[in-house]
Amino acid sequence: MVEISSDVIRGYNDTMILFNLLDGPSYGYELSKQIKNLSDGKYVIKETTLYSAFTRMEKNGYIESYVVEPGADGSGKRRTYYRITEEGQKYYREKCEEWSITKDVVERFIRYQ
Amino acid sequence: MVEISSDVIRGYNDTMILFNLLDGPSYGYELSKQIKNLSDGKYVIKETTLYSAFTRMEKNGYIESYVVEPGADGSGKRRTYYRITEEGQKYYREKCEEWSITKDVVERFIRYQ
DNA sequence: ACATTTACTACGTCAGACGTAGTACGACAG
DNA sequence: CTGTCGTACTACGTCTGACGTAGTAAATGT
Repeated sequence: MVEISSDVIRGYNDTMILFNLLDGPSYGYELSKQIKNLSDGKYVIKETTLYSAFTRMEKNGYIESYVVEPGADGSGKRRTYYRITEEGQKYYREKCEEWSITKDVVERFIRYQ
Repeated sequence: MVEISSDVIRGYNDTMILFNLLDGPSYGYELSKQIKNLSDGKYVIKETTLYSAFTRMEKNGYIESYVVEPGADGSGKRRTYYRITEEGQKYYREKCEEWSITKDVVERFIRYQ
């Protein structure tokens, strides 16, 4: 049986980032805007949270980074891009499963008025 | 606009406890069993998490405690009961609203396969 | 030319979850 | 009548992830 973890958004920031990387590599600034847009501005990830998530996830093997120098693709500034790995995709799928269980559990403790 | 917080279960442990207190006062051991049962064993709150939540919530004015001596109600052991306050009910309702938003936001980053 | 946006890095703090441990009493079985 | 299990906690310490503050520096807009 899947055990739900104790953290949700705290544990779902990584999932949100990985979701955006499923469609191709991206970098900090772009990801933060994607997350903001996809949530209609309801969730704005803090820069420090985002960049520390990168470090953690790269250490865990969920993402890989590579640097793109300015001019190389018409962009203005040197950027660090992140690409999701096989491990990262596996982790993402697990988190999706965990989410559906977590959601159902929390829902039982919610009394909508 | 309601801003979603950064913690969910981490921020919903208190909500789960308060939910169980809506129907009347309870105490640690009983609450932990209620949470376990209501979640079909999928979520088992740790004792330390539970008791530190009590301390925090009493400090915040969401709950009030009173001691029931053994024998007074046929129970075996001295227990500390917790009762939800008006403030606690307000907080619970806010958390329920926040949850529905949080859930919708997270859902946008979940790709069920 | 100056402000703003882009694209980060460094450092420190804090709250909440949780591991480990210990206490102590009651119930119950052998 | 004794040892084990269940009940009902308290104390203390650690860890993680979020996030505040700050700073750098180049590109871009006005």
